[in-house]
Amino acid sequence: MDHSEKQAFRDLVYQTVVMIPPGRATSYGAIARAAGFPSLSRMVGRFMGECDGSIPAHRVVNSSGVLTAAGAFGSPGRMRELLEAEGVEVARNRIRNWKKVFWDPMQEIDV
DNA sequence: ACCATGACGGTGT
DNA sequence: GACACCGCCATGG
Repeated sequence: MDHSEKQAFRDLVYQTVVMIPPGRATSYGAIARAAGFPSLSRMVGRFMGECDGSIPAHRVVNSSGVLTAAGAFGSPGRMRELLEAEGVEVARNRIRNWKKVFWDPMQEIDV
C-alpha cells in the first residue's frame, strides 16, 4: 500500500464518518470494509485518533458496541456525553441496543 | 531485521 | 454477554 493509496483510504474513511447520522454509530471494521480494505480496521482507529474534531468520531466504536476510544476524548466520559446528547444510551461503557443503533456504511454507499 | 503496541475482529467456550 | 486466543497490519523503538 503506497502513500497515495493510503491517502485515498483515509479520505474514504473520513467521508464515511461524516455520513453517520446523529443518534447512530458504526464500527471501525464496518468503515474499513466499506472503504475496500477489510483488514485495515486498526488503521481506521489510528485515523480517528489523528482527526481534529471536525468529524463525529464519537460515533465510531468497536464491533461489539464498546466505547474503546473513551479515553481519547479529553475528559473521561466525554465520548459518552456526546453520544447520550444524541439519544444513544450507554451502559458500562457499551452502547445499549447496539444492533439497533448500528449504522452500516455498506447500506448507504453503493447507491 | 526483530519486537512490542494498539480507537480491531472473528471464533470458540 | 464475558473471556481467552489468534490473526491482522501500520508504527515506533
